Amino acid sequence: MDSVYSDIDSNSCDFFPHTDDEDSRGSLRSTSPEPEPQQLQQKKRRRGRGRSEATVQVVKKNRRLKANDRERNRMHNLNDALDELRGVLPAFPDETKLTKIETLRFAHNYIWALSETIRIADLQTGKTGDAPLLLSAARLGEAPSPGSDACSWSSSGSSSSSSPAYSSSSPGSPGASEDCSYLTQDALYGFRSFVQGIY
DNA sequence: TAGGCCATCTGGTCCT
DNA sequence: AGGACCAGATGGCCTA
Repeated sequence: MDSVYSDIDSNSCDFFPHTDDEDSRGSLRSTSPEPEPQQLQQKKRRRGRGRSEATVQVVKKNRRLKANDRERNRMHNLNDALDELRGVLPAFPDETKLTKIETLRFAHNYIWALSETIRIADLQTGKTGDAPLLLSAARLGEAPSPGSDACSWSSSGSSSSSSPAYSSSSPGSPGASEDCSYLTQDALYGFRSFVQGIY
């Protein structure tokens, strides 16, 4: 993080690279000794009418640094959210971390696959009106942990349903089947291949 | 070495 | 006025 702040310092220098700033800073530094009586009088005259040029530059710089800090925090929050999203997506232990765009697209297709699972199961059980516990939980946002149970999500996609928006070709489903028992580790591989194949 | 990904800085715009 | 959000620019790191 030290480098970050050293960057800030170096960039802040670049941010006011012109003679105005250098002059103002120079004047600020040069004022560290006792100001000349004339300068003192000018300062007194300026008081109440607004800030000196040097002060304006300092205020601007401080504002910029604060804005940079806020922006950094904002991006960190965004990255934290992405990490949380990665955490609920199925992944293999030895798999490299998904990039940001991969995470978003995978999540999109993952949601789509879960929706399809529910829809297909509804077709199978809808007549009775008794949805399986899994589906009820999924509707309540309590879907089982993706990594713990391969059956909690499906790579199956119905040809009649809309496909993930990011798929350049019809998802087809890597082994389309309406049988939920199909959901296995192979399905996980198939779905991941599918998701990664559409980038 | 080129290309991809990322973090950060920056200025503009919109909102409160 | 100040903060949030956004998009462009830039430079560093990593990998094929």
